[in-house]
Amino acid sequence: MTKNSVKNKGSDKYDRILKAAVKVFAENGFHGSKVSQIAKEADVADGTIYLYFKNKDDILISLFEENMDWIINTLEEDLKKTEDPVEKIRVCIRNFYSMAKKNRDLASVITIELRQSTKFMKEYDNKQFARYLKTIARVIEECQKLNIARTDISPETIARAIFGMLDEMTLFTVFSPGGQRKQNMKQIFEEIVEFIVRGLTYKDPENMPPKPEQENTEE
Amino acid sequence: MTKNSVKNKGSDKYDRILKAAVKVFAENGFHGSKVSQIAKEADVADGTIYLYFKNKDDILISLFEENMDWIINTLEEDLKKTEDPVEKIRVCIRNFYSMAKKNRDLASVITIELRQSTKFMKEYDNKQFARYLKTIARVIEECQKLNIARTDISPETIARAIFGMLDEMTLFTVFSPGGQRKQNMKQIFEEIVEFIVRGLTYKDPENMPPKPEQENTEE
Amino acid sequence: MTKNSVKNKGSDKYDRILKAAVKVFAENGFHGSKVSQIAKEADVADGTIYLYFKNKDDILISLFEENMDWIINTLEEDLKKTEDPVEKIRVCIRNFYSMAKKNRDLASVITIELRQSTKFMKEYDNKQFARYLKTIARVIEECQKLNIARTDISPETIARAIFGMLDEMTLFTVFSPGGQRKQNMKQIFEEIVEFIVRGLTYKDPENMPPKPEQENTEE
Amino acid sequence: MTKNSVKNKGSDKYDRILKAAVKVFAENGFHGSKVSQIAKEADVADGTIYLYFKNKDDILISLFEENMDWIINTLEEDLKKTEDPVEKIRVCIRNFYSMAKKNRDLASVITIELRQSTKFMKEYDNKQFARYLKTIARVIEECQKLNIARTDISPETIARAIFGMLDEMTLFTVFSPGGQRKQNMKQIFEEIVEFIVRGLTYKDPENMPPKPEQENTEE
DNA sequence: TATGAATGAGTGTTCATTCAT
DNA sequence: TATGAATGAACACTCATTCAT
Repeated sequence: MTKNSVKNKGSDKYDRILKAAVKVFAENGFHGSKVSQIAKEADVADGTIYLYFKNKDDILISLFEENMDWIINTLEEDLKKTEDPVEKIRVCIRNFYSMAKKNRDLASVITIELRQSTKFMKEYDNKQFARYLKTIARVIEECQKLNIARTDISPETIARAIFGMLDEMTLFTVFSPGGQRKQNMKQIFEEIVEFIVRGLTYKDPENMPPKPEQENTEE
Repeated sequence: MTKNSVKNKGSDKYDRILKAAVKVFAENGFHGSKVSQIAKEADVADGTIYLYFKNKDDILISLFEENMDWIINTLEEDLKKTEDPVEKIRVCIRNFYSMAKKNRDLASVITIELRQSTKFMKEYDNKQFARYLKTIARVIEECQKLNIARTDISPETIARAIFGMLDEMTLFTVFSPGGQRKQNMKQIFEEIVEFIVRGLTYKDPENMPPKPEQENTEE
Repeated sequence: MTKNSVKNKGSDKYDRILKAAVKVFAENGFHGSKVSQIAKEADVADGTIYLYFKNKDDILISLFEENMDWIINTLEEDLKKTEDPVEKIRVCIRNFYSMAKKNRDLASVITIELRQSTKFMKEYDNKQFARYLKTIARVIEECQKLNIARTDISPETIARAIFGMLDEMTLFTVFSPGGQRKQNMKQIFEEIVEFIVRGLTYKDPENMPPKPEQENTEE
Repeated sequence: MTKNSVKNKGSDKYDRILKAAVKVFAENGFHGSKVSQIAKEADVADGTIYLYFKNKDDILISLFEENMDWIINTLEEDLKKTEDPVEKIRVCIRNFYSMAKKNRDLASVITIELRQSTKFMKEYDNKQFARYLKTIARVIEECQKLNIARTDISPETIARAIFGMLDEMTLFTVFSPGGQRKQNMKQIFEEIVEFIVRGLTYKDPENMPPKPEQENTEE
């Protein structure tokens, strides 16, 4: 992102290949994709790919690292825009939704392919993903410190649980077979926002969901 | 010899192959597994597998169908044991945990491989999974009808969100690289139980988490 | 044909398998046919076939031997019915046509599969086929001895050439893709009859083609 | 390097593979031949074959098309060399013999394998073969128009019958088990030439067989 | 750097044949 | 004799990767 000095990161072809890979992987899955397809989509020769990536696995890893970098940066930018700790929780979720909506192929790859390969779970350490979770965990932690959020769950566990929900909701909304639910994707994520916030926070008036009168109907 | 001794679902070899497949898939992933490995593990000839399954995909699908059937049945049994609607939510979660703990290989395959293959997400309708979600959704719905749970989220969305969490927590606890967290797996799931219950229910005293004084000790 | 004492030749199942094989081979070719298909068609178990035949090749060989036996016997019967040496040539050809018409599957197998397998041309001596050719050759030889037929070609060569024509005409008429020519199959064979007879014999008035006046109409 | 150097019909490897295939198919038959054998014979890698041919069937089809093209062209060249219509018939036969003699492997493949595969008889239209027959038929037709040949058989039927004879004679002479007859192959074909010519033509003095005194006894 | 023809190891699947019953 | 489940050798084809240009 910054230097683009290291060998060929940031080069035109490097980016084109990665972009092509996102598309091809999203369409066919990692194992269903051929390196030659990616080459064709990127409009480079097959062999050229091996000038920029060690092997097919490396394309997926790089794709993931590069994009997680961007996702995390975006999330951190968004988090700076508000001071409200609870609102920050909402920001995390909406940011994920926003990313998934803008770039379905990318969401698809991260959601589906990431989990798959044994390589990823065993050999590849996946520090970027840890960093992403840490960012969310810090938001939770802040709430806990301010006595706004429950402290009986570790922030890491919550962060992971939230990611699990978002991940699944993305599958649910973005990749539902008939695509029928795509229209209410935003609404579903908003529902999830409140589900999570409520699960986490105390019942301070300020953390109440938008329509307090609804809550008055509670028994 | 008798009825379902040959070429049947209940056949000895059918079961052995499926059991072997769970193990081999869990270890190597679907694409990393060779049919001959499964045959060897099941102690049958390669060709024998094709007497019981159409192809490699069919092994995975059958494995999934057979086990989901068992999982759903177990869950429904467990749900009958309590009348308390909120407790039923807890039962859903603990049941999942229980299954994952007892059969890590199976949990691994369901959690990791299910999501992967294009076949599964696009061609394979996966009615069993829908049935599983429906069972959870019905529990939520019951809570909503009794005015115990929030009605501003659809039961289906919640069921899916819960599944996402459980799925991710399983990866988190069962397959964490160092396996360091395995000991507190139960504890983590219990934390998730309360997170979910709290996110769903109204703050009635009776629905309060078991030890309210704990909350006073926080921070 | 006579004894049916030898082990199992002539047994019900032996015949059923052979009959089934003719049908299955005709439909799918030798290599395209599965032993299990033949078993099914013959309504016996796969393993039963190996009680009557050494292997798949042996089915084809037996099929050929048995049927050639019948074909040759029929031909010899037919030849006895006439004294006229030239008419005997016609009988050979019409007999072939008759067989092909009555039993297209058999004709198909003899015509197509016989030629194919290296096994047949190299290892399998094919004495029956030699006997069939010999029968025809003897007819030619007789004509030559009576000074009716040209003597500048060996009877064996002529027999083989005639068989080649008949074989090809069978393919032409019986298995022509659209099957369009099936109706004039008889006519085509009659044309061939005269072509052959004329090629062989001296132009005695009695061997002239049926309608000499037709020739006058030629330009 | 230049135009048709790579992945083209005229490419070095394309030709080598086809040449190798002729040899391997001739030796083992289509079904008895392994793609890897062809690759080895052509001195290319197994995979290379699939850069030039769609599959194993395609090798056989291509082999046939390419060579029929050459055979037909050669035949047409030869036919131009004479004006005599009857001599043209002889040219057709001698051309076939010549080809079979020069390239026994090719003759073997065309003669034996062509007939075999269901693919060839049913799916593969085989326009080249039709073109070959048509060329012969046109020669016959010309004779008929000039009132030299009998008109009571269609040129197509005759062409096919001639092909059948030549095909069978090739098997007879080129592939006879002991190979004993190879020496008189030429003689046998010459005998066939006269058999055919005589079967077709009228008794013009110029078309008389070698021994005129015999012919004087005719009619 | 860039190319893309060439490579060849690797594997799902078939099916003739066997053999315990 | 008869069965048909079990066997396992065999093979066409794919595709990630390389390397001469």
